[in-house]
Amino acid sequence: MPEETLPKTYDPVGTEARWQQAWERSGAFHPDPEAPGEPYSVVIPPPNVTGSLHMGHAFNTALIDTIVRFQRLQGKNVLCLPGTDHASIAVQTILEKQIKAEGGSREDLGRDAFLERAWAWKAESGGTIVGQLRRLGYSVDWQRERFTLDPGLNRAVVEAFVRLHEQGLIYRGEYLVNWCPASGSAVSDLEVEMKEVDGHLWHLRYPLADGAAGDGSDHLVVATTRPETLLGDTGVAVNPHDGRYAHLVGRMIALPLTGRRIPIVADAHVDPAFGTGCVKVTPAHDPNDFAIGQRHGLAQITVMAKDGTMNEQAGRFAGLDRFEARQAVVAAMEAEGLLVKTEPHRHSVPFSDRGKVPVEPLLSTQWFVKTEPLAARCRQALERGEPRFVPERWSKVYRDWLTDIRDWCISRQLWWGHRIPAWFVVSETGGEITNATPYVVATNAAEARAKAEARYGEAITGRPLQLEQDPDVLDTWFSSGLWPFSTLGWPGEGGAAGGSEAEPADLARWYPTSVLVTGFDIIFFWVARMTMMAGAFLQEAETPTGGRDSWIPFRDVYIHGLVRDENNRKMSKSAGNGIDPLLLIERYGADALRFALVREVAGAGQDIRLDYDRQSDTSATVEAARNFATKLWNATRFALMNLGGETPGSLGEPDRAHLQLADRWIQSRLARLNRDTAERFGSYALGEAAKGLYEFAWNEVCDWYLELIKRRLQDPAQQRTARAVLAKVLNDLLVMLHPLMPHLTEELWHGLTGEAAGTFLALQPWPELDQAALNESLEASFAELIEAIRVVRNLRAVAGLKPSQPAPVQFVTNRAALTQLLQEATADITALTRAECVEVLDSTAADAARTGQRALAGVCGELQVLLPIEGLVDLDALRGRLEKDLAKAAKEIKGLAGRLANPSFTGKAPPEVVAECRANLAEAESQAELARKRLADLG
RNA sequence: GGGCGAUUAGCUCAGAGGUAGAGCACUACCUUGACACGGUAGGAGUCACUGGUUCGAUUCCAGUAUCGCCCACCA
Repeated sequence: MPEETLPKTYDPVGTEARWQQAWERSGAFHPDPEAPGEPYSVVIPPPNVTGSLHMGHAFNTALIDTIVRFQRLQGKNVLCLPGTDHASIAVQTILEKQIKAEGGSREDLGRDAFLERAWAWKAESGGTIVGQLRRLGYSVDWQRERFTLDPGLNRAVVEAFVRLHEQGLIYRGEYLVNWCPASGSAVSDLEVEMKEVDGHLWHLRYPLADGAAGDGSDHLVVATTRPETLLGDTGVAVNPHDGRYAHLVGRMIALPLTGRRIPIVADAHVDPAFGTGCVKVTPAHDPNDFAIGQRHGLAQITVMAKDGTMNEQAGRFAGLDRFEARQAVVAAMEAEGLLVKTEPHRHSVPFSDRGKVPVEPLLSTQWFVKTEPLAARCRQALERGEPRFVPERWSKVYRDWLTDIRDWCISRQLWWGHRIPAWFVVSETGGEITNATPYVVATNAAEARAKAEARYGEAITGRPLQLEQDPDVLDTWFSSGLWPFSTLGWPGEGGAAGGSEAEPADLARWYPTSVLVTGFDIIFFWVARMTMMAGAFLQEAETPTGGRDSWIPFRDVYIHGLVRDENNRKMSKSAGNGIDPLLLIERYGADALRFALVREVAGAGQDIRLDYDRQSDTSATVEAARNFATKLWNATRFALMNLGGETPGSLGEPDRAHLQLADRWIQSRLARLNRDTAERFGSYALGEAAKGLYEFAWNEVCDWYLELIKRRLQDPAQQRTARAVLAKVLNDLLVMLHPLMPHLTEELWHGLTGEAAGTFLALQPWPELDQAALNESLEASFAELIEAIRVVRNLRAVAGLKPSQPAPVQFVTNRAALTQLLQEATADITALTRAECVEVLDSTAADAARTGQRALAGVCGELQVLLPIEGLVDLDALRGRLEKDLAKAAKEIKGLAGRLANPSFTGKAPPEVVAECRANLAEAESQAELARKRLADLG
């Protein structure tokens, strides 16, 4: 045994850190755009700088890194670009909460101090996240790390805003938006989550204004879940075909509590079957009412302030919180005898994702992106199959969302984010920003001033020019939407004013990216926004000859599932059921965690469930992966102890003339694995790839091949061939496993090959496929041999032989090929079954030899296995085994014979299936016959 | 109200038109110089239900049920 050997178990923590540092220091993952090799690029979904990473990030990372490491082994020029997202509203919410806890407010702090604090937060949280990504062994280019709020990306955001505005795709206007009173900002439709809430349906009496109608009725009853909006009602609507109210359409209502006269209108939106069939219309506080109001020219009266309290339009209710006002209005109506009834009512209420409070539809002046033209381009691209979704079904989700899309409100009344590049000419409106204030959009203040000067300058208007930048910032997803090209250098040095000529090298080389890997939960938020943005800015680069073949920012979109907890619940911060990836990394190693996560992945993008014990912070799933790492470690350790200091390189190709059955078998299996694994990695079947490698390594290499060559490795006359095959198998296995378990394989590969520390497995080529080694019939024969050995072992176990006790083994078969196989493998069988001796006989020879002899006997296929020993064996157990064999054969015979007896089967089924069926029947019959005979012998 | 997924061994999940597999857990034996984070052998499933297509379905189709997710303006 060599002096130098590995410890018995693998300690991942130190090893992983060592390789992470080595990779990064060497610039192994810092690609040169000019380098040869087909470009392959991935921009990672930038985690929000809202704290630390959760298991979902670890999962996403494991998938992406597996893919890019595989592509690197394929010789591609791979860029994997990391970064983080400023997460405007999420971060601001966290900070405001902190500040509030300290007894202050952001207004007290002021914008500059607040932003300073936000940047400090970013530094800390971003640092934590980047540290965690490193600990996973992410093979990204840290030199190209980006942050959505860094100066380069800010240039891209400003450029994008300016260009969209020039194209008429950004506009400003007063519309009903989703207002989040908690964050004091507008939010987009996507940031609103509908929640089922137990509320009430209040039936309120609305008197007619000008006396009773012809039929004597003097009022209508409306049903509402939001009585407080009564104060802003400007109409009542009924269905035009509702006979009950037809005669009242056009009459006026005297709105209670306000004395306002409002009309009764007929609108098809009203469902006569719901409630009373009468709907109060509050255009300034409800999207449907807004639409009804538009159709009938109703006034819009806003009765609520931005903080969720009632405003001066609410009269005596002014100043009340909206929920207090609800109760107060109901009470007032009741006092006036106008509350008809109150019913419990379960309904959906829009909540703000971040603020966790109900959003308020509110009329507000905001910036919007006109989405339909952008969406149309994306839909057209999708018709051409771009991008390709994996699994395909998500393309439908994506397309449906791009159809009937609504405009995107992009302005946020926040501070942390990209400031909107619009300057108001406040000198035109008395120093105030109002809805009437003209504005200019420009890339910077100087340009804005120049533009404004030309239109509103003193020379023209006679007033001194006064500009003020819009205080609002952009929706985070506006900058995230540019991520696949802003990170690659778009729009280049030129910017809007300069008119960029040359594309940045990274953009030219790596755009469009190869694949986007992300969860389905952000298809709308992110994927669709990226394609829409790309459609606005990258189309001009599309050229029929040369250039890029598509403006769509990614060729493939691989959508994966969510990681769920041990109870199959979605992990979330609020539910407190997250599992800290670092805890598992510390315990089992990053490779084990990665392998466990990837191995769980099914082809269809299903959610995965991670097994976890919260008492002990252990996970059986990850532990199994760690055990696999240890198994690989020990297999390599065994190899190092037996290669006599040689390496795969020094041993070279094994001498074909000396290859034994086991060698040819493992080489065939290896070639098959190579082919299948490359195919699986290449088609995002990562879980299958992982399982295939696991089974090969454990069940074929460790369980059989290593056991089979142990004797030869000790024999100087035979060891060279066995060493060469072993070294090659292990080497290739480590390369193929590298995308999944990068650190362990890097470590073991260096041990095996003796390569210098500065040479990396990560940058090696994928093993060449040895097509000639593939041998299906040999694999089939070998499977028979394995089966024969299993039967011997089983017999020994059933008969209660001690593992250490040698026993003679006889095989009986009349098939020449099988006879030859068993004879060739006699030494192997001897070693693996503790055989005293191994004989292969035909049935006549066996009958002759067996006279009067009691033997342990079993059958497998057409092979009889005999252990002719006398003495203390458990005959009952043996009888049981044979009876089981017999029952199994009988059942098979019944099924097969039944099928063959059916003329439509023999007539219509493919001939080869019928033939196979006949062969199986024959085999089962002979097996049954053998079993019966042996049973009879036992007496 | 639409759409999508899931339903297979105790648990977590693969799978393929020809009568079921893995990991973990379980049982028995084994500290045999790679590995007890291990080895050998073993037990365990009418593949949710009902129809249909087919010579044959757990695998394809339709419907049902249960669970989960997404979208949607019924006040």
